[in-house]
Amino acid sequence: MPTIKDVAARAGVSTATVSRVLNGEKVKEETEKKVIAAIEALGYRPNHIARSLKTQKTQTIGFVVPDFGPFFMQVAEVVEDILNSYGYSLIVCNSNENPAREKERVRMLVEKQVDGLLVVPTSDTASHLREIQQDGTPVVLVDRMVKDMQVDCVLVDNVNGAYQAVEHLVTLGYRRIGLINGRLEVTTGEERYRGFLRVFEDYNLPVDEGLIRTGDFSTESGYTLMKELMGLPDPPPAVFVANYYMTIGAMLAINELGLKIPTDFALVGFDDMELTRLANPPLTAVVQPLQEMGEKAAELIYKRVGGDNTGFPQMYRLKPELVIRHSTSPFWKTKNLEVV
Amino acid sequence: MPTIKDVAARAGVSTATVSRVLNGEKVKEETEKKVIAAIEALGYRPNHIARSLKTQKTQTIGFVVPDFGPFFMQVAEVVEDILNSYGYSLIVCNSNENPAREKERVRMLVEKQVDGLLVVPTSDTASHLREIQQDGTPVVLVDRMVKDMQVDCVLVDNVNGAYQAVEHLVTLGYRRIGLINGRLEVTTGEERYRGFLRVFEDYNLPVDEGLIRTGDFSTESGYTLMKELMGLPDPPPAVFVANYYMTIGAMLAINELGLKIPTDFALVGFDDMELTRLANPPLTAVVQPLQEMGEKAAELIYKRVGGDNTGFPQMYRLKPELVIRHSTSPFWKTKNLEVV
DNA sequence: CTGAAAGCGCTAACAG
DNA sequence: CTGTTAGCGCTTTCAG
Repeated sequence: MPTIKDVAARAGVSTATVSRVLNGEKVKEETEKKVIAAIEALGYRPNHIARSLKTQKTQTIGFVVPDFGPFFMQVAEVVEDILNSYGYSLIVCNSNENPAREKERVRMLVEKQVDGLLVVPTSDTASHLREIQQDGTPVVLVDRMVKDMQVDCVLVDNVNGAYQAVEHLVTLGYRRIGLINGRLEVTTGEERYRGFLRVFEDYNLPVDEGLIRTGDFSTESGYTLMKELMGLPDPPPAVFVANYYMTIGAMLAINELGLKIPTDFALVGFDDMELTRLANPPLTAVVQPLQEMGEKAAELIYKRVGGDNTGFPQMYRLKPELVIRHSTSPFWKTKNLEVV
Repeated sequence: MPTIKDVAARAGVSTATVSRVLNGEKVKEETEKKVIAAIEALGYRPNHIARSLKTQKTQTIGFVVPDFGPFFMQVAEVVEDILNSYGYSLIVCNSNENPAREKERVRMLVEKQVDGLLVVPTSDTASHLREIQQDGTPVVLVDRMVKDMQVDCVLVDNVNGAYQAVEHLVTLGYRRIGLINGRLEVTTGEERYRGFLRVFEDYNLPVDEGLIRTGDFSTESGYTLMKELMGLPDPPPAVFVANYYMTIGAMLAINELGLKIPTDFALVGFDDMELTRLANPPLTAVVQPLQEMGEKAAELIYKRVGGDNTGFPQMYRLKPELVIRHSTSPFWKTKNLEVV
């Protein structure tokens, strides 16, 4: 591999001059030509490592996600595209929905000297993130927030998303509505729970605590909890599942039990991957703006690593949308006509 | 950030000594203690960039995948785990199933000085990969191979996978079998095509070229091609879809057309994500050993970056498995009882 | 407008 | 067993 020194020698200039043309600084046009010729002749490529050592910048952003599933990978994909277009590269790491492992991954990224960090926190306390931020690495939180930290974040309005879902069910005539939710220590779990409750409040309806289940966002827990709910002496005629993987698990359980939707009961899911549309019947679901989420996150971290701190701490609240398909129908149409 | 110099000063030793304890070389126990104390007191963390500049190693592996979907992300997940356990980190990049973009991503990784490269090639010619390999960066191909290149690779026995699927259909009594396949310039497409044909050969059956469709591995093309097949004057009573995304697309089309599986016709899909099990009915499908694929790829590249070239070029051929579920039933049971 | 020279933080001979 | 020293390849004052 040729170095800047070889280029300088070949062009008959100093390394400083080569460095200048490399960085687009002003040099005499003639000199520039010579340098460029030398670069091409030698097939020279700058050494990023050396550059980083000197400039203390790596042109790299880290992104810690809780899983490599379709939801976060779709946002990662748009983040990567945008960041690439700005000359940055992205390292995506998996925290496995595990705070200890998240800490580990974050540490690794910081040691790799990423210029900025995107993270989907796995718990609501994140002192390690605060420290990193204070040490000068911009951090932006994605999809979830943490307590006690001034930090940029791009979130979805989960209260509103859950609200729409449950309100839809109420409007259809359901009163006894089950909830399968994720951990309450993470924003999305907590907010969706609040959205659920708020509907009952606003409609002045009693909430049956016995119909609420809290899992860990995984397919397995969606499966188990749905079976639990259906195993109740008096199972709810409608269920809202507040996360994608749990929705998959719940459907698995339903299929196994041989229940028919929406005849036997109504289901509202979360997120809109192939599955939701392919299910039988296609699922009514709250869909989140993944594309926009990725865009906002990418643009924001880019701005921050560029030293622009306007609006800090910035908080985006993106709007989810309820897409009504065929897994919900009016209560009176279900077979289950018991009095509520 | 404290440097090795600060540590040396504080411990009253030279930077060389500090470097030695950092790298686990032998030093007097007492000296080691002093150094460690200084490191902890200062909260010192080695600077990877500086180290990389000196050693020409980054402890990083690049992985170029054609998409961020569940199939490749599942292998990426196991690769990351294993590599992390060896002290390496992984940068996953998306080539978007596009050769030009693949080249770009590979170049970026090489410029970032990854120690090794895992790639799922998007076409069967890959001169850029050969160059990189010759320049000394180990390359291992995953899931697909290329022509004219001596290179390690971990592949699935696709001929066999497709064979099992189609043979299953033949055994059930089907003769007119449709194929929805991916691009033939990529190994998986080409091999699955061969597997399909070989069944007809072995069973001495005529193949109807009019029932074969070639798409681009995407959900959209699976959808379009399935509709095309079903729009034929005499649509095939059984179809084998040779890739995950296309399977999704095909099912979407089937649902829209209101066709019933396996009563109206039989379907064998590829890969085994949630969808396959959740579909209605659960899909008979060829399932690939993702876990093993990730393990083999990770261990192999690790071995290579460690300078161990035994067995080069190594080729793994992992065995897929046909999982029979409910989307296929004997031909005589289908409504479509025309003579073949 | 360009060159000389001093590092960025670390490792690896080479000496002692 | 430990210290001295010379870089890795690049950027960036500071002079000229």
